[in-house]
Amino acid sequence: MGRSDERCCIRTGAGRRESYTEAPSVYQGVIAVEARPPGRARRPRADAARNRERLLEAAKRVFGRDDGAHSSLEAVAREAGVGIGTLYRHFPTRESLFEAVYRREVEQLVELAGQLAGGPDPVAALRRWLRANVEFVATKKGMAAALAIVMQGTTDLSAYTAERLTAAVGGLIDRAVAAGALRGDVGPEDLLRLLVSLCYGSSAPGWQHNVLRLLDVFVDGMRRDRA
Amino acid sequence: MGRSDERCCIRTGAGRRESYTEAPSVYQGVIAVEARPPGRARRPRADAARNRERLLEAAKRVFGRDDGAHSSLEAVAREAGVGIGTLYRHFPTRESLFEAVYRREVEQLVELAGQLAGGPDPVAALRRWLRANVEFVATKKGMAAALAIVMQGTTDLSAYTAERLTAAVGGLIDRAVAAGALRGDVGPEDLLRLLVSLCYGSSAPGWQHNVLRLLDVFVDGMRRDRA
Amino acid sequence: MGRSDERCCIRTGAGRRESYTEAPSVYQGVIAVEARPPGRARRPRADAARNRERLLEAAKRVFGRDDGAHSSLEAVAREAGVGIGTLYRHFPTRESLFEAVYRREVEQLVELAGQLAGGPDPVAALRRWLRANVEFVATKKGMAAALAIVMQGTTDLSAYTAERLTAAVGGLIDRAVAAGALRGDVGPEDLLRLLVSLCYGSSAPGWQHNVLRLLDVFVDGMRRDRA
Amino acid sequence: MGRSDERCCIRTGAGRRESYTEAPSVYQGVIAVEARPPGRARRPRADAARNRERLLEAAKRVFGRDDGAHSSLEAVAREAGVGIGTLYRHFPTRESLFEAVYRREVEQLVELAGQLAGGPDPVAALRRWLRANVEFVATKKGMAAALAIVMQGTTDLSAYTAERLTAAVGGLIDRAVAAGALRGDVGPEDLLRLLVSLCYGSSAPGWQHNVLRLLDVFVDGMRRDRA
DNA sequence: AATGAATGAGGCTTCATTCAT
DNA sequence: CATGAATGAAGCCTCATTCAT
Repeated sequence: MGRSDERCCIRTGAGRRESYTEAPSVYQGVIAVEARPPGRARRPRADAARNRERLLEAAKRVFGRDDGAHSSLEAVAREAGVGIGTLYRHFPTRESLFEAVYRREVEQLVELAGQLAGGPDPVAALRRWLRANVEFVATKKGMAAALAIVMQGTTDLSAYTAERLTAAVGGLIDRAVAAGALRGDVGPEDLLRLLVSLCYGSSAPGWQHNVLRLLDVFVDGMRRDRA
Repeated sequence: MGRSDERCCIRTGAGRRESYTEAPSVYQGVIAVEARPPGRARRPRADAARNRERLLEAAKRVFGRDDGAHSSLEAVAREAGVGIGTLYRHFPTRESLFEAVYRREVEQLVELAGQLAGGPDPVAALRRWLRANVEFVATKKGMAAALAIVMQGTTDLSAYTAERLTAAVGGLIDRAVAAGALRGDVGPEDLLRLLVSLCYGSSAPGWQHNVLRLLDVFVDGMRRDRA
Repeated sequence: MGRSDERCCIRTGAGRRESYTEAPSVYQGVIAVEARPPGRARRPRADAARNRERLLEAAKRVFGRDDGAHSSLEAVAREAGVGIGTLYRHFPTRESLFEAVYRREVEQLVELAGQLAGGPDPVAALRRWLRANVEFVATKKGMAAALAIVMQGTTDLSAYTAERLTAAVGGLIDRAVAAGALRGDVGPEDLLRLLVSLCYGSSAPGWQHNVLRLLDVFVDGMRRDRA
Repeated sequence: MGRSDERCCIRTGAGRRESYTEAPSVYQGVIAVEARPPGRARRPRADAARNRERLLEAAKRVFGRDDGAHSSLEAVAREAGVGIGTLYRHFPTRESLFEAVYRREVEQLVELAGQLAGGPDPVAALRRWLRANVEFVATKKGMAAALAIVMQGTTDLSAYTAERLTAAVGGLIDRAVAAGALRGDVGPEDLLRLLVSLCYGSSAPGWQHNVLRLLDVFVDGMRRDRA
C-alpha cells in the first residue's frame, strides 16, 4: 500500500509550500451558537435543559467514535448519564438527535465562512475554509456523518441547514469567481459533496493529510488562470 | 471436504451490450476472465452454480442500495430467492461475500486499464478510465460499495485485489506523468479514494453527470502545463 | 445506571408448607434468608421484581426438565410469560441465570445443614440431610441441574456457592468422623457428587425411593463400625 | 488417549491396597462382537459396509469429545469422511446412530461379565466389573452418554440392550447374594444407575479415581457381613 | 449408493420503541 | 419530567433433514 509516511510537506498547486501541522487553525475562534426555536413559551426546566445538553454532548462523543453512526441510542443515553426515556423525550427520532447534533456544528462552519469572506485573497479563503472543515471533522469525528446527512437532504430540517451551509460556501466561491480567480462551473453543492465524500469514511492514519492534498488539487483544477 | 473454494466459475457473457448514457461507453469490451482450477474433477452442481450466481447478483443489488453495506445477509438471500443457509454455504462470512462480489468487477476494471494504456494521449486515457468507472458504478450500483470495501483494505484477499486495481490505475497515471502531462504528487490511491468517495452514496438524479464534472476538474488540477 | 445487580430481593414465604411424600420432610423449616443491599435507595419496580421471580421459577421448571440444562433461553422466557428481552435484562448471560437459580436453593440447604448439626446422632443427621436433598430435588426439580452446575464449579460465583455447600455438608461429615462413626476417606465433595449424580436425570417413577435406598447403602459403606 | 496420571493409590473398604494403574485391566481381551440383524437377505456392498464402519468409529470419536453428545451430525460425517447423506442412509435418526455406537460397547461389557462370573470371589468379581466399566468410560468417553441413554430406556432397541446389560450385572450380583456376601436389596438396575450417574458428566481431572472410590464404598455398604 | 446442496426452523442476541412508576 | 423495565422484531448463525444429481 502506499504513501503512509506523512512527512506532510507537500507542494500545493502554485508552488506554495505548507506544513499542515504548523498551519494556523482557523475554526477555533468560532463561538458555539445554539439556535433554539423561539416559539416555545414555557421556559424549560433547568434539569431538562441540562439533560438536553448532556445528550447532545454524549451523542457527539458516541457518534464520533469509529462507525459511531450505528451506535445504539441506549449507548448515547448511558454516555449522557440519563435514562433512555429521557433521550426519547428530547429527541423523538434518531434523526432528530442527529440533526440537533450537527446543527450546532454546521452553525460554526457557517460562521467561519462569514469571517473568512472579508480577506483579500478569495481563493485562499476558500482553501482555508475547506481546511477548517477537515480539521473540524478530524476533531469531532461525528461531523463527517453529520455533514453526510445534511447533504443527502432527507429531512426538511436538514434541508434548512444544508441551505445555510450551501449559502455560506457559495458566498466564498462567488467572490472568487467574481474576481476572475475561479471558473464558474463548480457550485457550492459540488464542493460540499466532494468535501463530505472525502471525509466520510476516511479513517486510515494520515487521512487528513491526504484529503487536504486532494482538495488542494481540486481547487487548482478550479483555477481560472490555468487552461 | 465441503466449502467450495471461492473462486468463481461463472462467466458473465462478454456479448451483453448496454449503454446507460449517451456518452460513448468504454468498458464494454471488457471480458470477464476467471481462472478455473483445473484439478477439481467434480463439476459443480448446476443448481449450486445458479444459486451462487443469484447470490452474487443479489448481493450486488442489495449492497448497492443506500447504506447497503449494512444490509442484512438475510435480505441478500431473500433477494436472491434462496434460503439463508444457502447463502452461508457459499459465503461463510460476510466478508467472503463482499470479496466475491467485488473481485469480478474489479477484474474488469483492471482489464480496461490495460486496454486503455495503449492510446496516444495518456491524460485522455485516464479520463476515460475514470468515466468508465462512473458508468460502471451507474450500471452496477453495487460497485461503489465494492470499491469502497476494496480500498479500505480490511482483508488479505481484498488487499490483493486492491493492489491489482492500484497497479492498473497507477500505470495510467505513471504514463501521463512520464510524458510530463500530469504532476507526480497524486498517486493511484488518491485517485481511487476520490473516485470511490464520489460515487459512494451518490444517488441523487444526475449524480453521474456531477461526479464526472468533479473528476474532470480534479484532473485539470493534476495537469502539469498549468501553474 | 442499568443492570441491577444480581442479588435477589424476593423472599419465598417461609410459611408455605408442602409435603411431597409421606416421609417426614425435614427441609420445611428452612427460611430463605437473602441479604438486601442497604445502600440502594430506589426500590425495584413491582413488575421488575415479579418478572424476575417468574423467570427464576420458569428457569427452575425448564432446566429441571430432562436435559433441561440445554433448554433455550427463549423457552424459559416463554414459560415465564415474559419477552426474551426481559430475560436478558435480568440475566445478561445464561450463566447468570443459572447462578441466580441455584443460589437461593443452595442457601436453604446450607441453612438446613446448620440446623441438623445440633442433633445427637451425627450419622442420622447426615442421612436426614441427604434425604432432605432428595426431597428438595423432588419438590423443585430444577435443583438437580442447579446442584450439578454448582458442583462443576465453572464460575467464580458458583465456586463460592459450591464452597458454602461443601462446608455445610463437610461439617456434618466431620462431626460423624470425629465421633468415630464414619470413616474419614469420603469427603463432602464425594458425597455431593454422588448426590447430584443420582438425582440428576432421575425421572422414572419411584426414583426418589430408589435414590434414597442407594444413598443409605452408601452411608452404610461409610460406617466405621463395620470391618 | 485416556489414563493420564492415575497414580491413584487409595484404601478401599476393607483395607485392601490397590494401585489403579497396576491393577490388571480386564476388558482388553474382550472381542468386539458386532451383532447384525440376520434377516437382511442382501449382502451389503463392500463400500457400504466400510462407510458404516467409518461412521461408527467417527461417531465414537466425535461423541467421545467433551460435550460430544451435542455434536452435529455433519461433524460426524466429516470425521468419517463421508457425505451427510450417507450418514442418514445408514442411521436415519440420531438415536439409531447412538444405539449402534453403544451396542457394541455394551456387548463387550456383557461379555466381560460372563468371563468374570467364573472366579472364586463373587464380590471381587463385581468390583472388577465396575472397575472395568469405569476404565471403559475413561477410554471411550462417549460410553458415558451411551450408557446413560441405555439406562433411560427411551427406545425399544435400547431397551433390549439395557436388558442384556442388566442381566449381565444381575448375574454377578446374584452369585454374590447367593453366597451370602451381599445383601439382596440392591438390584442390577440400581448399580447400573449409580455407575452411569457417577461416570456421566465427570470430567474433572482424577475423576476416575474418585468414582472408583465411591463405588468401592458403595459395595462396602452392600456387604452382608457388616452390620 | 454416495454425495453434498438447499432449506428453514430455531436459538442467540441487540436495540428501537413504548409505557408503567 | 425522568426513569428504566418490557417487548418483540430482526439480524446472526447453526444444524437437522430432505432431495437432486
